[in-house]
Amino acid sequence: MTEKDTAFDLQDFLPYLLNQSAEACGLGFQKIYKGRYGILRSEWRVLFHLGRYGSMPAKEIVARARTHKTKISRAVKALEQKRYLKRERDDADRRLEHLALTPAGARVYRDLVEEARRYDAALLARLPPEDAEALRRALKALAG
Amino acid sequence: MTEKDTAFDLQDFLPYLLNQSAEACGLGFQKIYKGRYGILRSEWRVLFHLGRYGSMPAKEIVARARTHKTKISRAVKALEQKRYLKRERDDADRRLEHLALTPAGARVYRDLVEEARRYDAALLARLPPEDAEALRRALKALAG
DNA sequence: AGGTATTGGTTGAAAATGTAACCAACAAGC
DNA sequence: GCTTGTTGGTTACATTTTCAACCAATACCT
Repeated sequence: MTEKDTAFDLQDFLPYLLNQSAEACGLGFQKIYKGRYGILRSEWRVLFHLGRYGSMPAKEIVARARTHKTKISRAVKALEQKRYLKRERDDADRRLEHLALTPAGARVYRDLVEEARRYDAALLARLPPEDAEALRRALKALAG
Repeated sequence: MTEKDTAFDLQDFLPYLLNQSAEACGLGFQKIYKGRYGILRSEWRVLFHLGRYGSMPAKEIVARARTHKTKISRAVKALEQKRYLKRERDDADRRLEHLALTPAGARVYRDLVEEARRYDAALLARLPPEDAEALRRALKALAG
């Protein structure tokens, strides 16, 4: 079989590139929340959604974060055990539980948002501004 | 505590965006190699490196793909069991084993590279060309 | 030569993820 | 009412990933 005109390099394969940079960027921030509060990425996400948008049922976090409900379920349990969130049954529909951060959880949220801002800025500083702009657009388009 | 002037949205947090789009893009291609050959992402990577760059020891795949050696070790074992690669001890340094694709493995490689090209093209088609260019640059800078 | 350190690679246990089955509460149809 | 279907959420099990310990071969040092 003959080689194609343009050899296919992994460095040009978008899913690979995305994965590599997502991992590289994610790891640095993970060190912060994991090292400081011993929480997982899924827990950080739940924490963030509740901190940013206020109390909501788990199903809404599932929809917003586009992750599987088991992941959320376990993250919620873990955060509850760490006393960062509390659940409250809805009286009208007793299947629903409204999740909300405790004061301790809110403090963690605020601290991590601070860090996230800093971290994000540091990442962006590595790019020319017009690339940063295009990057955001492209990622949103690809995230579908 | 007062709100910051600019509310921090997850959609603006680069690690989150990267992760979301990496997952979205990765999943589509995963269906192909997993569905067609029953291989994992780590196995596809090993397969790719060997198919693209020829025989090499595991440690070099580790270095190139920037993954942990246990992951590679297990991927190699799985590919060997599927008869897609064979190992050969180096006579000079008997710790090393040179990995190479079997003819069957090479066929899988060629098929998947075909698919990868197509898949990549389809992804890029969703972006304006100048964004695609900037995206690649940015991702490479961030993967650093 | 001998002793120690390093390297290439494997293995086992613990942690995390994905898949599917499950349960209770509600909704819809009759 | 009763049956069926759906929804919100959890649990159990298999698959993957991670972490640390491990082993054998080589390199280094005296």
